[in-house]
Amino acid sequence: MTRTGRSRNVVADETTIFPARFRLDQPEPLDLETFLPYRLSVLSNRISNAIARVYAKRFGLSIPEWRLIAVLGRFGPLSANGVAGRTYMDKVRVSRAVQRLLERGLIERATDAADRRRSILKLSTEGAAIRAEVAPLALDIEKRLMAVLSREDRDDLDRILKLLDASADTFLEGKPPG
Amino acid sequence: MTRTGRSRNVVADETTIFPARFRLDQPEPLDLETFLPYRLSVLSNRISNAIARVYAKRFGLSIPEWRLIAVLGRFGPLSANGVAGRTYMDKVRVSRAVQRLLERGLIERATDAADRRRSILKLSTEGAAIRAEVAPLALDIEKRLMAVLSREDRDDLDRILKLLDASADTFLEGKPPG
DNA sequence: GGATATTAGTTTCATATGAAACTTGTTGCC
DNA sequence: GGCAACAAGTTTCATATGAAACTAATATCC
Repeated sequence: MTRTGRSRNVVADETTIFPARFRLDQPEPLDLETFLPYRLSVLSNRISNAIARVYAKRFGLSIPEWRLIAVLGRFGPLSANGVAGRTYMDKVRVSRAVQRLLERGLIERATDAADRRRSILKLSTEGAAIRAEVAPLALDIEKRLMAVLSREDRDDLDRILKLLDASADTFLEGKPPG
Repeated sequence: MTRTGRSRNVVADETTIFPARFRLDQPEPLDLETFLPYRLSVLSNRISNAIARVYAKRFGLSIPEWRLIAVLGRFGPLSANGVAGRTYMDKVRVSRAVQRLLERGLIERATDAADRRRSILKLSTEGAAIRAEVAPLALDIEKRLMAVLSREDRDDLDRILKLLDASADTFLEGKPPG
């Protein structure tokens, strides 16, 4: 910010010499543009919203609803809790998505005979059909996004995200499904 | 998954035999756990929420409020639009965060004399103090997260995220601040 | 066996969100 | 100048969200 002009002071301050991230006094001054959590958040939201727009327009599905469909399609019958675990959605969100999808007939619900608190959720034929139609659209967006990455980049990214996930597990509360 | 019972049907369908990802008819069956947009979303939310908890508890700040403080601290006086551009928040969110922070005296607002529609926002002394206190906490979380990555991993991640941002620019609507 | 703690899922309630309408001010065009 | 198009912010309104309270079923402990 002090850097508007061209002529250099004789004595430059640290800020001038080092990129902000490497200053010593206040070693890391929190610049959103270099702050990983922020960068992830912005990128992630842009992408998620782009995809959400697709299935919202065509099928009137919200993000939680689509996630429920995706995960039921992939992991067969699951309890609401199972869905929550696999999607990181809290149980309230899952409950509401279930209700909506039941009303629309896109999923079916039974009660687990062994534990009658538990529900057993699965896609209906129509739900499966929607999943079969939306999935390629979502995958296409991913594909186009990733097109700028080399094979090696993709492997790196995959590996790095796994490391970050594991790192988050160790000191952020709330572990993955397991 | 279908595997709860004991007696099996004589004729198993493809789903039974092959894991979904390897079916031939539908080559990429959208598995959330390998789907980049989803992985980014989960990781990003976990991290953001962990950080948000810190400043919410200590200072009663919401995410948009903290972002406003962070960006004003880093990029000096900005209009509401300027803030929106730099944070990817829409103008409604910015407007509300501004209102809240004004009430709490954490920012100050003036009118741009050159264009009286525009506001000029900057941190108050108190706002700057809060920023100075929260920033290290946020950075510490980032630091601990990134501790599992080698120097090279970090560079790779930085480079890859930039590529993905650029890729998103080319075919998702809504470009960065500029 | 039965009181107590726990878990699955739902409902309540207060708050957050953003699209669209609106207000105020500026720019462009004649 | 004056009027149409546009931009900055705010407000409205309908919907989304999640913490906490709640209901119902199961597990644990004595």
